[in-house]
Amino acid sequence: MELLKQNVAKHISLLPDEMERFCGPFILKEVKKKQFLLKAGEVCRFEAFVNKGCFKIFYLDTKGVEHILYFAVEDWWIGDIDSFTTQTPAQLYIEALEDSEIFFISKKDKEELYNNLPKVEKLFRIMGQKTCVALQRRMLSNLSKTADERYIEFITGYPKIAQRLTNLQIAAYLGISHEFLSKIRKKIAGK
Amino acid sequence: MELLKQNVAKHISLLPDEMERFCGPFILKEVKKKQFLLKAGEVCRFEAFVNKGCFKIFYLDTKGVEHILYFAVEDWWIGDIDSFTTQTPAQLYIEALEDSEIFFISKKDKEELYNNLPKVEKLFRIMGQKTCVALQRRMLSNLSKTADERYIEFITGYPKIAQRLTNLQIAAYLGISHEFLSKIRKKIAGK
DNA sequence: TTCATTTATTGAACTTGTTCAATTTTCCCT
DNA sequence: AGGGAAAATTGAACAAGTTCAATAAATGAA
Repeated sequence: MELLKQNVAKHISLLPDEMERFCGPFILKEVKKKQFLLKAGEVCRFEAFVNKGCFKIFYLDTKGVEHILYFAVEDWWIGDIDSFTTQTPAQLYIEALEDSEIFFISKKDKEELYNNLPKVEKLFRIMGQKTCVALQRRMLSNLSKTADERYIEFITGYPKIAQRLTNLQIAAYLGISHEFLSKIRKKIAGK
Repeated sequence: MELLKQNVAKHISLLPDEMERFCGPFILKEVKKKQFLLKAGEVCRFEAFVNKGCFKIFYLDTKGVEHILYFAVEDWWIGDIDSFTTQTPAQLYIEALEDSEIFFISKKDKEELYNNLPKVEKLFRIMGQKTCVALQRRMLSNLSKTADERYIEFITGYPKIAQRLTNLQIAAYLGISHEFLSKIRKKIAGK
């Protein structure tokens, strides 16, 4: 559980005893490639920390087109915060893109952590702030930049993640067709 | 400070004494129309609760085009969470669209609240979650819907706010030119 | 290794949204 | 109430991105 502990320590400082109590309710799970952790319509009763592997968190629109909200690799958290907090049916899918390992925590156990270990409130308050910042930046990037610029921003900002993804997946994240992404790549390569 | 107290009570329950201690550091400020609370380049040293009026929180891109991240009316919070938490120069502007009233709290006072009143961690943890949910929904809406659909979604989802805004502002929020918004409105009207 | 499936590329026609410029309408301001 | 500025509308030409269809390349399972 070293990676999880390091992740927590980035945001708050816990005593050794507190860290053990924090880690207690997390369960290691293996998730095979193409396996779903969540499908739209289900209620999300968990959150998880990615210890190994890669996931996509996406939305299927009314025409069946996939739109990727984010990719989660090692050291990222996954879950549908909307469904999880309100316990209503999810609109999102979470699918493993590689054979992966996660530390899984149930809604119930997470609530107990909040009650028993007050610093956990601070931890998730800070993590929530960082998520907001990331979403805001992505929103502004989508509002103000062309597809070419967003593609370059993505592959230079997250080169290691980009390498692990197909262009279909990157296009679904950037909000463009994969054919158009292919043309962008050609244009860039010719420079 | 009734509106602020009601807003807090929506998320957590505080004893009367705690509520008073929470409200203590907030200062009522009047903000005239067209006045800026924050400009890009400045460090955001405050957060505020809108008691009356309306604000736009926006980004100016490299070409000088304005992109609106959100509008804040009565019962909303404002601030640049990115600049505020990291104390680095803001990329955002916050400008009053009407004569307004806010309850203002400094970075320093907010940190003291976190230390002296542990429930405040929970309050802002929950508010952060809701902000994430809203940003996620907007992101997915922008990825999956046409400008027409987003316009209808906005004016039906926030009819009271929409009434108070110009079409220039709505276009800058939807991520389209105001000329195109004008054409969308014409098309819709002719139904 | 092979065969089937998925992914990537390309071109042509099309749709969505932009830009620029001109005109009209609305809104302030004193 | 009048005049000036900002906002809204409209049209025409243009650019960005999509769709469809066909082909090539890469991947993966038996």
